[in-house]
Amino acid sequence: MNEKEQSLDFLYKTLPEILIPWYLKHARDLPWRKDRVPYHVWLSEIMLQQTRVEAVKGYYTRFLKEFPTIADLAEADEDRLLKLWEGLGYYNRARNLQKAAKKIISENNGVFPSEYSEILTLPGIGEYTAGAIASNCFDEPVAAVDGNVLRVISRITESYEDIQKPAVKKQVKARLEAVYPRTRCGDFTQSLMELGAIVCVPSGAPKCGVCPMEDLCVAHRHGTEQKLPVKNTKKERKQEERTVFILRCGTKIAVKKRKKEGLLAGLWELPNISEKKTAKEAMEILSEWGVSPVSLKREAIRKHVFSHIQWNMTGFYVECGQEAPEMEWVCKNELGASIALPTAFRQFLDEDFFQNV
DNA sequence: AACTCGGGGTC
DNA sequence: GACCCAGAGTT
Repeated sequence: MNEKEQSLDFLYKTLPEILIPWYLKHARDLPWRKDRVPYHVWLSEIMLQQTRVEAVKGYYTRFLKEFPTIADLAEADEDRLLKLWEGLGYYNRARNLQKAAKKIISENNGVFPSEYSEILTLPGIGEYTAGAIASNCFDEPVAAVDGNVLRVISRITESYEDIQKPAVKKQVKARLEAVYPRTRCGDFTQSLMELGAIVCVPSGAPKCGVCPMEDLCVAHRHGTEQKLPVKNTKKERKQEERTVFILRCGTKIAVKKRKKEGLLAGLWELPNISEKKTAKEAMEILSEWGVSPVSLKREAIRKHVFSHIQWNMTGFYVECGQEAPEMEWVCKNELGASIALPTAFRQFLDEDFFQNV
């Protein structure tokens, strides 16, 4: 073992004794930390994938209130499920959640599996989430390596490896699992992520002055913590032009259900087509749809940014003479209560619009 | 290994 | 604007 590996070995071995006591003292009071019920921990971990804590809090509480048990989730109506997920994004998380719930009911007698390898087989659960559940709920010495952990480790060890490479994540996981404590496995898992969330933060300067690893962190000793972690280059977002119709017929608004696969799968949408159309072209399209006579009230330009696509939308607000057959015509109440309409479209339903509904 | 899949903070 | 977030599934 060379000098560099000895240093790494020492740093990793030190983590549990320093971070667990720090975590027990500084842990935030979060809704999903009130108990260690696998269903609760599982739900929170799914919601937290690529999603900030503050955004999740409200969704988590609402979701559990409506679906208190795995059986309730398994039996849930999909439209209702998606409505509860509306605005949270990555909607396949919700479908996979229910798929897994059904699997647990049918194949495991409703009992959440207690072993890392079994947990990993559930839809929507990858290595990170399986590790988080296994260590937190079943005290198994399994690491949960997320963006927080990779950032913390890359700084403590001053590693300039690209943390987006799977090999890097794999090695960090193995090294962590070599030093997992015999008890309090969940606290150790949480301590690494908590440090990343509230001290070794992702944006802005890390709060090294209050970090329990301050004296040991190699990046901090070298003043390089702001350069880490290293991530691969970004790819450009595809630009898509769309024309969106905000159609009213009396007090009803036209919506359509999206396809079962792909972007915003299974959610609702305002009628829309690809390409940017002029008002004249747009009115011609509407006559083909059978909503005539039409009266164009106003236009609006809106933009929506997804992870890999940007929609540049032209919206036409139109009063229609009849309800076209190929779509659903719903009232304002339904739009709020039962129709899961993504943010991209909800932008068009501004105050002016609702005053006239 | 590269893509797909949301939405909102933060700088 | 650009980046990032308690990632997973598909190709």
